[in-house]
Amino acid sequence: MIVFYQSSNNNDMESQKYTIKDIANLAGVSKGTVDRVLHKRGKVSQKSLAAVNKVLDAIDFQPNILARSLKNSKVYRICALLPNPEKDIYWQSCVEGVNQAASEFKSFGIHIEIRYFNIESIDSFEKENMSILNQSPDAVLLAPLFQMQSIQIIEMYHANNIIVSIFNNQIDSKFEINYVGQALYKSGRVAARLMESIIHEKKKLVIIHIDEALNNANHMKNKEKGFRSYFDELTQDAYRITTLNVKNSELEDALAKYLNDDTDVSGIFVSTSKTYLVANALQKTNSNVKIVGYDLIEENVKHLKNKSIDYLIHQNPKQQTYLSIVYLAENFLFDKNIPRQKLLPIDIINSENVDSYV
Amino acid sequence: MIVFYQSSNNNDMESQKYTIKDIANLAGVSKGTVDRVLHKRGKVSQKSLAAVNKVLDAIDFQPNILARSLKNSKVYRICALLPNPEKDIYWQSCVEGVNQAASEFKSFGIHIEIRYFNIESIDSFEKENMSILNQSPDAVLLAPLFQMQSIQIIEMYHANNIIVSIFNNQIDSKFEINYVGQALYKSGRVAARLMESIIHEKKKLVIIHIDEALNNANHMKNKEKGFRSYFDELTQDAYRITTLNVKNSELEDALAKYLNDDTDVSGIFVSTSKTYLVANALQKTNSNVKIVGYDLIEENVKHLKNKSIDYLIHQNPKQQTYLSIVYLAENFLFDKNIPRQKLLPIDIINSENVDSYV
DNA sequence: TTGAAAGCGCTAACAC
DNA sequence: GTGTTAGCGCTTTCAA
Repeated sequence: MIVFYQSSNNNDMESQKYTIKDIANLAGVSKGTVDRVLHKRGKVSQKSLAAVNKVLDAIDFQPNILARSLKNSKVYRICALLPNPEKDIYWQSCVEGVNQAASEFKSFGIHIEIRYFNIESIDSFEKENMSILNQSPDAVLLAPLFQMQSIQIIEMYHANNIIVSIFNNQIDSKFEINYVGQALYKSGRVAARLMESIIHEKKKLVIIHIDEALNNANHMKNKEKGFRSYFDELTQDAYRITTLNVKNSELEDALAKYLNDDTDVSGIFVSTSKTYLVANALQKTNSNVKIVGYDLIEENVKHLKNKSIDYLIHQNPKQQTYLSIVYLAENFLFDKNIPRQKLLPIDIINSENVDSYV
Repeated sequence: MIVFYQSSNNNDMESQKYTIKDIANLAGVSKGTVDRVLHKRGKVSQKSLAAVNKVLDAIDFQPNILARSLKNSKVYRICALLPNPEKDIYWQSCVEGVNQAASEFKSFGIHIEIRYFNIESIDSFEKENMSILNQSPDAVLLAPLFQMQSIQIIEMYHANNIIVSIFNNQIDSKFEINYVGQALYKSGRVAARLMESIIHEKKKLVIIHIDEALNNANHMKNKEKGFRSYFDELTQDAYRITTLNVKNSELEDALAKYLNDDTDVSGIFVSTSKTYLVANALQKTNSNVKIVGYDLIEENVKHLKNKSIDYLIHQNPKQQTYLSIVYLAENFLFDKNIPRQKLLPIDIINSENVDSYV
C-alpha cells in the first residue's frame, strides 16, 4: 500500500476563496462599500468604485450563497393545489413529488402544504383557491385543469404578490412564473411512431378519448393531432384512423361493437391514463389489437407486463411536481432563476424498462 | 379584481420555526447544552438532558442547515477523471454533466476539476490517478474502465481518506461510496423486447459487439445476456440469435459477408454507441434489417431520425456524472446521505422523442 | 457539567 | 459617501 504525503499547500489560485472582507481589504475600503458596489445600492464615490472594481476584475469572486441566505432567514410557505387522487389515482404521483421536495427542503425553512380539489367540481377548485389566497403563502403550485377559472385565479394571486407555478397543462395566462409538463402534440407523435413500428398488415387505427368531458379536452386533442400528423406525413403507407369519444361506463360495449363492425382494426391509441380500461375490454374480445397509451398507474403496468398493452408513454407526474417545487424553493433560498417552461422528456415504456422508472 | 386582506397572524404551529436558542430558553439551559444533547457530544447532566428532550419532543425542531454549513465554511475539492472525449465522443456528455454540476455548486464553495485519461491506455489511467492522489482532493469521481487498476487505485484513495464515487460501470470494489449507472442486463432485455415488437417474420437476429478489446467486455456481455434471456423465455417463438465480435475497421466487410451468407437476418442489436457504424454499413446493402443500439451521439441520432436505426437505448451519461457530483456536493454541504447505488431509468428513444432528451 | 462568547460571510441599519 | 456594527443559527472554544 502506497501512501502519498499531503502536499503542504493546496491554495492554488483556483481554490482560493475570497470574501467581501478580503475585497474590502484589497481595495482599501470597508465591507459596506464593497456591498454597495456589488449590488449597486447606495452612493459610492468614483474613487471607491474604481478601487473595488479593480479588485473584482482581478479575482473570481463568488459570494457565499449560504451566508446570504442565512441572513435572510425566513420561513417560505408554498401551497400545492392538486387534483384529489381519490377521484383519479393518476394524481397520486403528483402528491409524492411534492412530498419528496417538501422533505428535502424542510430544514431549509421551506414549508409546504398540499391541498386538494375535486376534478369533477369547478366549485371546489375555486373554493380551495380562495382559501389559499386568504392564507397568502409565498408561492402556489397549481394544476390548472379548468382553464378559464385558472386564468382568473392566477391573476388574483399575481395581484397579491403570490408567485404561481403550474404543471400538467399549459393555459393562456401570462402571470405564472413557470410551467412544467410534457409536449402533448409531440407525445402523440411518439405514440404514432411506436404504433407504426408494431403494426404491419392491416393499417386501420383507432384513437380513443375516455371521459373527455371530465378531463381536459385540449390536452387530448393535442395528443390526437400529434398522432395524426405523424401518419399524415408518411408518404408510402395509407393508414385509416378513426377517433372514438366514449364515456368510461360505455367503453366496453362501444368498443366491442366497433371492433365487431370493423374487424380490420389493428391498433388503438388511448389518450389518457385509463388505457387499462381498453385493455380490459379487449381481453374479452380475444383479438390481437395493439395498444399504446399513457401513464404508469398500477393497472396499466399490469397489462404492460403481460403484454396486453404494448407501450405506455410516461408523463412523469411525480417529476413534474417535484421539479416545480424545487424551482420555487431554490429561487427563494438561493435566488436561482426559474425557467419559464420546462418540458420533460417523453419516456417510452415497455414491459422490460418499466421497473427502472418506479 | 378582488383583493384579500392578509390575515394578521400566520404563525400557526406548522410554520413556526424553532432555533436552538428557543430550545435553550424553553428548557432553561444554554445553547451549548442543547447542542451537546442534539449531537450527543460532551457531558450533560441527567437533569439537563431530560429538560432538553422534553422540549425536543414537544416541538418539531429542524436545525437550520444553512447556518451549520456556513459555520463549516471550507472549499471542497472534487476531481473528476473521465475518458477523453477526443477518443470517443460518447464521453462528451459526461464532461457536460460534470460542468453543469460544477457551475451550480461553484458559489457554495465546491471546486471541481476535470481530468482526462486515454481509454486505450491503462498507463494514462494510472498516471492521472497518481497525480490526483497527490493533490489529495476531498473526493474523486471515476469511470473505472480498467477493472483491476481501478480497484487498486480506489483502495489507495480510501487509505488517504479521499471519497470515491464511480459511474458508467460497476466493479468489484468495496471502497467506493456510490455508483451511478444503468442496469446492463436489464437494458439488454429492453432491447430484446423492442426487437421482438418490430420483427415479424424471419426470426433471425444478430448481436454485434464492436471493438470489444478496447471497451469493457463485461459491459457488453451483460447486455448480450439480457438480450438472450428475454428471447429464451419466449415459449411460442423460436428465434435464432448469433453473436458477432468485430473490430471497427473490419465491420463493413464482415457484416456484408455475413448478411450475404445468411439472407434471413431481420434484426441487429448493437451493444455499443458505435451503432451508427452498423447503420452505415447496412445502407450499402440495401436491406431492410432492423437495428436497435445504444446512445444518443450525433451520428446515431441522424440515423434514428431517418429511420435507418429503429431504437436507441439512452444510457444517460450526462445525468450519470451530474448526479454523482450532486451527491458528493450535497453530502459535503448539507450532510445528505449518498445512496450506495443509483440505477438510472433505461430510456427508450425513437425518432420522435429523441429531441425531448437533448 | 455548563454558560458565555466568538465567528462563519453576508446584509442592513445607523452614525458620522 | 463611508465605515462600523449587529445579527441570521449554528458550532466550537474557553473559562468557570
